[in-house]
Formats: sequence, structure tokens, C-alpha cells
Amino acid sequence: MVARRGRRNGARVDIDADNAPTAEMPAVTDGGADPVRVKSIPEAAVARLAVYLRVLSAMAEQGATTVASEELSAAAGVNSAKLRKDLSYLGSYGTRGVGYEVQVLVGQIERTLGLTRQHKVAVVGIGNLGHALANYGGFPGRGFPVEALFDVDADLIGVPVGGIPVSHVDDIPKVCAERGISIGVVATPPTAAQSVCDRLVSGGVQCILNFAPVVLQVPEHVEVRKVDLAVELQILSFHVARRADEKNGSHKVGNGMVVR
Amino acid sequence: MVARRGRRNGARVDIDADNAPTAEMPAVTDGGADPVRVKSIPEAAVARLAVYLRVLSAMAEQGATTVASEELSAAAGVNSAKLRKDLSYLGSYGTRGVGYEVQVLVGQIERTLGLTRQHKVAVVGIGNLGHALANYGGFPGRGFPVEALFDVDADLIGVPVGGIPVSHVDDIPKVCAERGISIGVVATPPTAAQSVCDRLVSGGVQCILNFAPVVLQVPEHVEVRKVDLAVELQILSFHVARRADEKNGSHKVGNGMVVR
DNA sequence: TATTGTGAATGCATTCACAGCC
DNA sequence: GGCTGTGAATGCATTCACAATA
Repeated sequence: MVARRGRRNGARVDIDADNAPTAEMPAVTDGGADPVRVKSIPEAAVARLAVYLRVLSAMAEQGATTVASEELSAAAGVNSAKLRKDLSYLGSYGTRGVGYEVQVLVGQIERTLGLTRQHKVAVVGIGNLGHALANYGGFPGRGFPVEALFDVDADLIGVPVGGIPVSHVDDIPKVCAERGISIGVVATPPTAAQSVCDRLVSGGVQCILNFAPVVLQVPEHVEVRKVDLAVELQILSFHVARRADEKNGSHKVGNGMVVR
Repeated sequence: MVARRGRRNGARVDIDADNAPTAEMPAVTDGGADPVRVKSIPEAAVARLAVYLRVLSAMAEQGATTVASEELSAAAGVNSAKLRKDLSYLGSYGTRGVGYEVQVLVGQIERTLGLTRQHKVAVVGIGNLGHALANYGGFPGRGFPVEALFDVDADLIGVPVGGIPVSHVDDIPKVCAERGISIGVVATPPTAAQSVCDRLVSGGVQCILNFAPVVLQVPEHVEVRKVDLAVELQILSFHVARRADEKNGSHKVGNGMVVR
């Protein structure tokens, strides 16, 4: 009776005896033209917004002025419903029957991601990877200028890499505070990573991008993201193995569940 | 009456009129000592298994023989319930009241992740990043030997990097097929990435790790993972912005929802 | 007693499908 | 007619909390 949508729908009913008064259903669709949008955006959506932004920028360069969700989502490698939901977190910036204005969307995503400010970056560990990072030349799409480099190696101190002289890791707190670094990139060997991280934090760095294969311990107010080559490869390895198992029929799993 | 667990529990009841016959509840706890484990392991858990593996290896090196979920989970940066659930996907290899044997766990995780096989790696694009990757020296913890390098630059062709001579990107299909490459790493500029990817695929590569800031289009049977510096930085930027908004009270959100 | 293993509950994320609008 | 915006539904992932057990 109640059931309508969905293919196999099981009329799930909430009885909820104690009518929980704690904020269930945000409900409020936001009073209107509020300037400072915050509203909780799902973490997963944030990551995709960055992808949409790049695709949109490319489209803008090629002269596109409007784009439909179907087209944009295909280029971004997601389905259109997901794209529309993601964009809806920013507000209503599309036109029904038409699509989105590329420039408007670019502006809104940039604002949401905080790309209107600049975020100064420090790279610690000027080995192969650190070198590569330092030379990225101001980092993707402007907005992330590299303003400090650090290493332990005495031979490197003072040597400019990508225009910036390398400082000693002991000076991390001082230099970071002075230059107002907000993002620290850890590209050191694993053994050094935690101590480097601690120094970055004491230098006032709020966010850390960690390439070292260790789990960094940080105070609550610091955000860490990890890029881990070994983990990525091992995940791929898992999928190779899974696929191999599928091919030869050697995985008669008890239940009906297919592995894919 | 039915409600027991959970702090604010709302006795959610399924009425489910049409008693869906499609595999609900896998139920079968796996007949017993099945050798070829497959069972569907959640993607998110797979990623964490790789982390546990590293932590366990470090512990083993320091002479630990057993470890409790509490200790291991702390070192891996997750909570203990999650750890135990993740490990339970492998089977029951712990001892109640004691913990897990480090060596046993290492072995089981390696088997599950397919790390008993070797996975030959090719790196395409020998720029700053490619160089860094090629020099990783056989890649993390053995098991991922780099066996081919490619670039377009005529000056690089034939030059050995990390012991392996660079080949031309045109030879990707041939060389990859010959050497049995199973993982391709794309470290080229974005414009070249898709064509490189296509050649890797036609060379029989099953998995691709993509460092180029583009969404690669691949056939269904190929697995792609993406490492995107710009996206990572922009996610961090979002959190900086969010945090800044929290500080000054400028985000009177309509509903009660706190942003954190 | 200490700690695993795991159903059940909660909480996110994705997808569906259609009303609303241009 | 076409496309957005979004409730509602489904499906994953995480967490709780306790029975099982060495």
C-alpha cells in the first residue's frame, strides 16, 4: 500500500517509541540567499567536487558555456544522479531543461572548497619524491604555492629547489610560523615522519598530506590525508587475485553470493 | 519490547510484504577449513588490511609474537571493533583472551591480498615523479618489481633508470605483453594519459595506478586507482575553510546541525 | 579474566524515480 | 521535451555490546 518506489521494496516502517527529539531530519532547506554557505557536505562529495572542478575548467577552456549533468558526469566518471546530488549541496545553480552554467559552477565549487584563499605549502623531505613535489611549480592550478622546503641532509641546506632554498628540519616550527604555512607535505622516510609531523604541528600547520608509510598521530584539530603507494598497489593486487579466482572456477563459495 | 541495544533505539521493524527470496543474509558461515577463501570482502576493509599488514610487519621485526586487537588497532589508527570485524573477513585466526599471532595474521593477510604472487610493474612517464617511482627500488616490500619503463622523450630512450632501460611509449603493448606486466603506473602529463592507458590495456595490463589528473576510460575488466595530488590538496583546503568558518561564528546554519 | 567474533543497530552514501520547472 | 533537484529507498560501512571461549 505504502510501498511504491524501488524494485524490491519492503515497506520499512519506523515505530520509534521515544520520538527522539535530537535533530533528526535537517528539514530546513536553508532560508534563502544566505551568503556564507556551510551546511554539512558529505566527505565523499567533497572529493568529487574537486574532480568536477577540473573537468569544468577544461570545458571552459574549450569554450563551453553550459553543460548538462549527463555530459559532466560522464566526463567525471560518475553517474548523473550522483553528480546532481553532489551539486545540490552547493545550492541550486542549474536551470531545468537546460543544464548548468560552467562559469557559475566553477565559481561555486571554488568557493565551497575554500579555493578563494591561498594555502601556503611546505614540503619536508627533498628526496626523489620531494623533488618532484617541489617542482610541481606552485602546485595544481595556483592557490597552493610552495613556500618552504626542509630536509636533514646538510648538503641540501641552502640549495634552492624550484626557486626555494632548503631549510633544516629543526627550523620547521619557526619557518612555518613565520611564513604562515597551512599545509605540510611529508615526503620523508617513515622513521622521520612522526617527528617531522610534530614539528609541523607546533609550527601551526593545520593540514598534513602524508606520503610516508606510517600512521601519523596528531592532535584533533589537525587534518591528515595519506597517500600510500604500497597500499594502492596491494589493493590492486587483491583485485588481480580476485579476478584470477573468478576465472578458474576454484571458488565454490558456500552461499550464493558472487564475488564480484 | 524488541528494542534492547543502542542508546537511542527506535525499534525499527521490517514488514516486508513480499518476502524477497533473493539472497538476503548470506547466513552460511562457510563450511569450515575451505582452502581457497574468496567470500566478498568490503572494499574499505581491503584498504585497511594493507595498513594492518605493515604495522604487523613492523611489530614482527621488533620481536612481537602476539598482539591484541586493542594494541594493533591503535597502531593502525582505527578502533578495535573495526579491526576485529576486518580480520573476521579472513576467518577466525585469533585466540579469545589472548589475541592474534602476528605471523599467522601476516600470512593470512598476504594470502588474501594476493601478495604470494609477484606483480610486475611498468612505469610510464619518466619525469620527476616517474623517476621517483622507478627508484623506489622494486617497490614496497618486494612483490612489485618494476620491470619496464616508458617515455616519449628520445633523449631518455635506452637510458637506464634504476637499472632498467627506458623504452618508447609506442612499444608499450609489445613490451608489456612480453614481460608479463600486470600493473601499469601512469605518471605522464594529463594529455598523454589516456593514450598511454589504452596501450597498457592492449598490452594485457589488468590494473592501472593513475597519477595523471584525468579520469581514464577503461574496459570493464581493468581496475583503475587514482592518486590525485590536486584533489588531496583541495580536500584539505575545504577543511581549512570549514574550520575557519567554525571559529568566527559566521555560519549560523538554519537547522541545529553542527558542521563538524 | 581478558579478548575475540559477530549479530544487530546505527549512520553514511548511492541510486531510483518523479515532481517541478524552464 | 528535457533536465534539474530531491525525497525516499536501497545498499554499504561502522559501531555497539555481549555471548562464546581460551
